[in-house]
Amino acid sequence: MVNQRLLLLDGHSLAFRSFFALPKDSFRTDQGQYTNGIHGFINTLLKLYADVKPTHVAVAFDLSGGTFRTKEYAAYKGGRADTPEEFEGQIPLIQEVLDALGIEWITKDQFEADDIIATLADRGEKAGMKVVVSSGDKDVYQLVSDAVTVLYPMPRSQMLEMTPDVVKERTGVPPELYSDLAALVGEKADNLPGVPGVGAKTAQKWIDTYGGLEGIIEHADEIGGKVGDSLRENLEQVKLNRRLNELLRDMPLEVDFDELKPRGVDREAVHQLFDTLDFTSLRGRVLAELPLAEGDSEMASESLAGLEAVTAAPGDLAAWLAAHASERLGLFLVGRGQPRRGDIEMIAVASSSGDALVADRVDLSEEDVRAFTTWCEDSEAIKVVHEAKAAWHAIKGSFDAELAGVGVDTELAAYILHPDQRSYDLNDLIVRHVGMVLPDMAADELDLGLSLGGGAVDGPAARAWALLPLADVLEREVDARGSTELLHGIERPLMTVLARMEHVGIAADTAVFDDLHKEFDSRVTRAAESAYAAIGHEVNLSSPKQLQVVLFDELGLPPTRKTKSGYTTNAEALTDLFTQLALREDDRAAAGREFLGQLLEHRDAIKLKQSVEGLSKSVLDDGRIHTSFQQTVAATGRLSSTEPNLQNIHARTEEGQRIREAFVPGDGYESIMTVDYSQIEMRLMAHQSGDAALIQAFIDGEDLHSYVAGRVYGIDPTEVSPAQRNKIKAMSYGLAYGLSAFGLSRQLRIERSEAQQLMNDYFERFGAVRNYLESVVAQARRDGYTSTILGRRRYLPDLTSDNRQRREAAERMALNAPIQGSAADIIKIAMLGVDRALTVEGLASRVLLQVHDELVLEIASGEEEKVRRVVTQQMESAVDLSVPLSVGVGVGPSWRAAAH
DNA sequence: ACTGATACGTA
DNA sequence: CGTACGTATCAGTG
Repeated sequence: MVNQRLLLLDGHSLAFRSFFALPKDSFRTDQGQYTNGIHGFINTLLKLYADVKPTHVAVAFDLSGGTFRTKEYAAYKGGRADTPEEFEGQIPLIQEVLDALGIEWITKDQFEADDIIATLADRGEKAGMKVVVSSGDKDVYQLVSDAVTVLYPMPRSQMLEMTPDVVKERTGVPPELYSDLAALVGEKADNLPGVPGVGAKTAQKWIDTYGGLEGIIEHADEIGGKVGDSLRENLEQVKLNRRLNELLRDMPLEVDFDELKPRGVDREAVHQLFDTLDFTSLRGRVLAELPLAEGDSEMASESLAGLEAVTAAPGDLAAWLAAHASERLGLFLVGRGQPRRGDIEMIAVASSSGDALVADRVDLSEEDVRAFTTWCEDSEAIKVVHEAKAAWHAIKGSFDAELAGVGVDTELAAYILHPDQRSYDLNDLIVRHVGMVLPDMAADELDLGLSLGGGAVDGPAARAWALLPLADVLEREVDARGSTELLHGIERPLMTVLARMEHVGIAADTAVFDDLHKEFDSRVTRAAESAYAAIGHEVNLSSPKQLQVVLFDELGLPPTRKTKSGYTTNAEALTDLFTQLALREDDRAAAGREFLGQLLEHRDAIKLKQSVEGLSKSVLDDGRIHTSFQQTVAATGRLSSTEPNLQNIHARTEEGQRIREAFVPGDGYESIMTVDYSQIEMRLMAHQSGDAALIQAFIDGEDLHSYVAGRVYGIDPTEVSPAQRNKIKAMSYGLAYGLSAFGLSRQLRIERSEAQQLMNDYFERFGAVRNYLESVVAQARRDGYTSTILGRRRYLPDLTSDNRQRREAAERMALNAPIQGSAADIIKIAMLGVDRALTVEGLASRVLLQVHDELVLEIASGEEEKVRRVVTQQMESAVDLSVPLSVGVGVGPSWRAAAH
């Protein structure tokens, strides 16, 4: 056993130290489980692993319940504060982690972790091993010898290495006499009282004089002074202390050293466990720094070892691409990938055989550029790319070429598999699915963000190459789930459609923005000044905190609904307050009304002003606004829009609609067309539920809300009042969001009982809807996920949560996801159909925007009728439901004018 | 410079 | 105590 190193850890002690060292609120899963002790323990383990490089490892844990020590001395380790609530459950999770890491952990009834450690240390030493013990408990000092050292955890994850000399230096006695010292001085943590008046210095002196506790007891009578009396009075306690603090070196333990050899990390188990613990950074470190289990390690080492990356000189890229023609290649770009702002700095390409080439943009010859763009545009040349849309823009911006032939966009594939994540970091995916830990790269370079440029050749090459096995793994998973059509039939081709939409942008009439800005700005100023005048001083009207002081302290208004930090000042609450004040006649009420009115006006005006400002700033030098559509953000399958968000441009108010007047056809185009699905979510509700009455209403082309209201109220649809229709409309939409009677009553400002009655009547008439909604949740709870009509899944683990609030929130998501998600599926199909049809028909008109249930198009001269026909046809026939899909079309000189 | 809270725009 | 988003601002933190 020479040259073997045995690492022994006290699991509870190390975890408990970490628990207090790390801020617990920074380490919490959304399930509410605290993980700071686990996190710290793993950190410590990794540190020890790196320092010790052990051949054998064991982690010992105490068991709850008594030990042989408590039998002898009931108060042993008594008087300790209860385990903090937040520490609960962390020890079993650490044990799960150790299982996943392939590291042995040991408990033994009636014995403490330190006894296990002492016994194993003793056996290890006798077997000729070098032993390292790590524990936060000082008792283990007694184990230190030439072969056994203790690593004592210090603040800031430092480790103090306790050799015999260090023990002597720090305690004044050699390790073998440490227990004697501790017996005299006592150990607070163990509830063992020492001899009163005897501290480390005195004890040390006695030990020096009499050679140890035995000698001291023998000569107890000779020791004079108060401390001598004290010693004699407490002799029994000291003897007891000594018996208790002696660690057992020969406890019965059936452990073979072979079992302590690390079995290697089970990668999948680590991923699963770390997923539930919300550990991210630790994952990569664990996989990189600990030995992998056999099957897993082969893959990783083989992968990285097989890579041969070359830095390209001019001409090399062209030659490389020629040599790898007709191969499926990984493509990794460094640079920027935004619409009209694409810029490549580095190109890395790799083949599955392990050939890779990294070319700096500045080193490309004309021939290289030609070869690269030809390859990019060749739809038969299959590329594997992460964030293909960003790559598309980068290539467009740098070489005016369009990326085609994307076989797999690994980001999209990952999104299909886990739509609830907010981002899909390539490194994480590779670590997770391929088990490779890649060479570092500047963080900025990873996502086609800003590049630091130069240098990091290994990073891009390794990534280009790792994309290939990653794509294989992801595709297999997508396939196994039956989502291949969703990925390759919808999302992947949609990427190109979106890239072009973003690239084209929408023309903006900046004169309109300028006029509106002036107007809104003066409204803001006027409202602010009037508001200040009403209360006699200035205040930041954009600060909810300052507003609360004015409203509830100065003006003495009644408190509104509570928020996390005070009382809400939102428009709804302010309007309520205003209404209350309208009933009062006094001067203070008048001032309050004036302030509230001006505040609401200010809110309104400043929001409009900010909108206009933001949009103005986003107009590029081509006179157009280029949003970015996020294809992998919304958990339901919707798109989202950023920089700027063109999916939330004001539409409801007159003033807001004027902003839409600034969105106009560009040069060479004559009008804007909007086409939107009519009540697509309600139609999906009818289709999915199979409710005969609802389906019939759509087939008959009735006014849906009047029809439903007629049924609910038991009257003829023509007799339904506007108020009744509105209530029913709100409820119909609310149902798809999991609306409760409480919520409905609040929204409609009606009695709870009336809201409940309304819902009862609704479900009475449309029973299939209720059955459907219930079955959706039941199915989701059973399977763990919801599905859209295209099989897009959303996983909702919280459906089985013990926490009512979380569970009910998940239930509402489960109700909504199939409806919202199916609508998203349908318009995505429609977009592909419209795009294809416009091309096939040779039309110059083009889709500019998607706003969830609406497409915005730019219409070329003379194409209006043809486009209207094509788009209507494509959108209405996107899928075949048991109800017709119907669209409304509007055309005009601006987005506003195109409304209908 | 970043983060969380608040408020508010859209479907 | 109705889903899905993005953005602006403030206020606290580093």
